[in-house]
Amino acid sequence: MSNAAEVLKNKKLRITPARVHVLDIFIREAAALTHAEIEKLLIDDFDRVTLYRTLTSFLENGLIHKVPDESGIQRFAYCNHEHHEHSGAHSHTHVHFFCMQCSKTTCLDDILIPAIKLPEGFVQDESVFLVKGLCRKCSKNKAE
Amino acid sequence: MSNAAEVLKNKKLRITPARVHVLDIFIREAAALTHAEIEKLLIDDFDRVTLYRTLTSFLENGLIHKVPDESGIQRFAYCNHEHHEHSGAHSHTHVHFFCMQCSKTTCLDDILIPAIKLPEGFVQDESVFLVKGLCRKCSKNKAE
DNA sequence: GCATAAAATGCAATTGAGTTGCAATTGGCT
DNA sequence: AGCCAATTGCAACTCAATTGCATTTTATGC
Ligand SMILES: [Mn+2]
Ligand SMILES: [Mn+2]
Ligand SMILES: [Zn+2]
Ligand SMILES: [Zn+2]
Repeated sequence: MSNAAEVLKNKKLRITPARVHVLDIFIREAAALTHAEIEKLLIDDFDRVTLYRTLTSFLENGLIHKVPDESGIQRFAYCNHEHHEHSGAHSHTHVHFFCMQCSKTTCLDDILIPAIKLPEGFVQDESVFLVKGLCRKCSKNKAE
Repeated sequence: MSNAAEVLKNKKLRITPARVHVLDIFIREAAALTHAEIEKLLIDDFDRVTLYRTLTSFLENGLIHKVPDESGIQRFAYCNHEHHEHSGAHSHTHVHFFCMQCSKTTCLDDILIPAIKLPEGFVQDESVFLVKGLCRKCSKNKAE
């Protein structure tokens, strides 16, 4: 049984070809992906709607999380639990990075969103922090 | 000459009914607005495309700035220069706040986005910080 | 292995945000 | 008033995402 199938089983999700393939892609790719990007990476083609519903199901079951995207389209990344094992509950409060050169968005799982002081009366819940700039690869290429 | 018309003149933008009305709305409302919200607030109705082009023109001329929105639709707010007068150049690096109760998004012009330490090799440019929670009004109502 | 019920999928149609080309209108000038 | 460039309105289009419904597939118990 594949790694992806294993993960699905643990979450009590039915193991279907679409789910296994999509989850495989998420685990393999390090970056945050859009619907269209996943569609291109899929060998077999499933209906677009199936992919949308697969993403919704993964989201609801905590297998992936939403990643901020300025262009207005949905972007998702695999929930990497390795980075949070000590705390038990998995948190999604890490910073995300968008590379203006290669357009890849990555989870900076180790960089937590800093707390800030809000004006009197405001009550803080979650927050979203997206940093734009050059990723490691692209800043290296530029330096050469 | 209205306040809005004055602002347009200073920016060397042609003073048209559409622009005056839209800019009026931005100045009057404190919150960040979407295309659809502005359309509802307009008394006279202009073509949707005109409104899109008005927003683009305001954006290019620094009258408004983009505001992060999790739902994926464009949101804009008036550039409040009062808060940055000392520095001369206007910066857009303030934190934005989304109220989960009333769904209003506001600029926290005084709260600047904190600097963070990125992993080795990453080069930082702009960033986006959206805090979710309860606004002053809604947290007060809840307390009663 | 096979029947069964529930869950997942495919397909067609629809919504909603945003864009583009082009002809008609209007605003800022002299 | 009259000119020209900028702005507007309209129609058509793209692209992401959603919904209803009929069909297929999965997990489970026999
Ligand atoms: Mn996560
Ligand atoms: Mn601003
Ligand atoms: Zn890059
Ligand atoms: Zn509120």
